[in-house]
Amino acid sequence: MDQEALNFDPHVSVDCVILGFDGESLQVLLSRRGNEVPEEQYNNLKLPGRLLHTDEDLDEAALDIITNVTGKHHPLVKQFRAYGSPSRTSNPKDVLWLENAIKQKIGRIVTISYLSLMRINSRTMLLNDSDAQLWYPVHDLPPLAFDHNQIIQDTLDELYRMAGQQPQMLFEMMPAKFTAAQLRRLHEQVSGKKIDVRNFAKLVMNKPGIIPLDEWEQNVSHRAARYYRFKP
Amino acid sequence: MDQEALNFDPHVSVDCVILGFDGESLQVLLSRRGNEVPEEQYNNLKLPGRLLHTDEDLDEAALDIITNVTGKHHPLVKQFRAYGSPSRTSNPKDVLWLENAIKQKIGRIVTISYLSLMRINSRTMLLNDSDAQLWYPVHDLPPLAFDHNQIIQDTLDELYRMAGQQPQMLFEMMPAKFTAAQLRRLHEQVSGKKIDVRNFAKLVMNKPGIIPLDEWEQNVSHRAARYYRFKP
DNA sequence: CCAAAAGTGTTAAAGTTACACCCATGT
DNA sequence: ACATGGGTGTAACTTTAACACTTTTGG
Repeated sequence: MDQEALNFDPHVSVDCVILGFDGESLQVLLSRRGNEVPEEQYNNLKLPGRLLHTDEDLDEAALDIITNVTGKHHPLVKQFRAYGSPSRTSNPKDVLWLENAIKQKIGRIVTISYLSLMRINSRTMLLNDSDAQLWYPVHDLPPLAFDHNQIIQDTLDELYRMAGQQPQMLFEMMPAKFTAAQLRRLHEQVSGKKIDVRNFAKLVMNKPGIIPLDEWEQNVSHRAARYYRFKP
Repeated sequence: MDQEALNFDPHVSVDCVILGFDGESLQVLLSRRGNEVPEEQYNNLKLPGRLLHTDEDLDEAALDIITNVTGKHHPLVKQFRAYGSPSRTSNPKDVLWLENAIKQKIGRIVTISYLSLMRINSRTMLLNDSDAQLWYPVHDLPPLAFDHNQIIQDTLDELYRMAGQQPQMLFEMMPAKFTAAQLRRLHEQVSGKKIDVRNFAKLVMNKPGIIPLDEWEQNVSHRAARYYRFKP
């Protein structure tokens, strides 16, 4: 995870649920753990995160993790929830990996989870130290380390709630150019219901800030959709 | 705080923001720290809370704290947010009290805050070990220990947001019998705006679950208000 | 009889939902 | 020509907001 293990507080960690949208479905950025231990011996995929430094605030740690993963500072980061079940670090595979990575005996770790939304592009797949990051569809995840499947599920529920109040936050996940159908698919996934095409055009696509471009889809076997961009 | 100091994790604590409503204004339950140190030397008032036990889940600790304070199990408890600024335990008065109470060297403590709503009555003012609890109006608080003023303010903002979605949660705070005006005052404080009396009568007081009683206010120098009770 | 708060309906405005047809493109 | 998804407006309904007078009680 990091070199300076002595500056870690071995009781508290920060994990980031970084969500994106590829135009089709919601994706979460997962980290493949480095290869200190043969892959067969532990669950390889986890949320990007690490132990808290002893002199570091929680938000600071979350921003640092996200900056390391994406290569740039990203503003939309919201603390979501703490997880502290005594059994959350008891899976033997996880224990093995932790002790290898941290080089000290570990008890229960309380983790603080953060939600961040970002655009999916090549820069967000940078390597971070020994771990590689990749996007995975949130509704088809393999078993992850610790309680990270649970954390992602809870965070999605939170996203659904938040987006109901502030739908404009969803633009954080949209590509620079997008079609009305892509934006609608995202709204549908987040609200959990089908959205009427005409109502969507009226209520969302007409809002100021959504700017139609003189560009259209290419090579589709139906009428080409117009591209839009978003200006906050 | 507790006898078995060795079973505490000295890095993580749980604090509970317990809110009530006295018919006039929102109140928060605060704990007066025990007298191991002369009162002049530290801030006496704090949120009810303690260090996490090593084998204890976060929700478990929160429920235990609330049960100790109120003498009964209370269902509405929601984890709200974690606080971990390295400076949050640096006030000399707080350090003095902590070291006295816990009998060991303390670094930064990450605290997980919980929100709970409950009815104000005599049973919620029980003594808990060495600390006494009392209700204080949330908008007129003295300086509290650690960052507890900040935690209360953040929690109130969360309550305002939650109650906008689920107004029925506010009944947790209402006395067994209440008048329409009392319930309206609570809604006004939580929504932050004046609520029209007639609209309120129609939209809230007519809902099923709000049961008019054959009881009226006594000895008021104006038309007496009817009492209601709530049945979930 | 005066002051103070309780109680009680209607109307306009805004927002939300339901619904159907023609258009452009590739095969 | 046909299959596929893109693009467009209107009317009913629901929700929310604005608004004023009469009632009861104690002093």
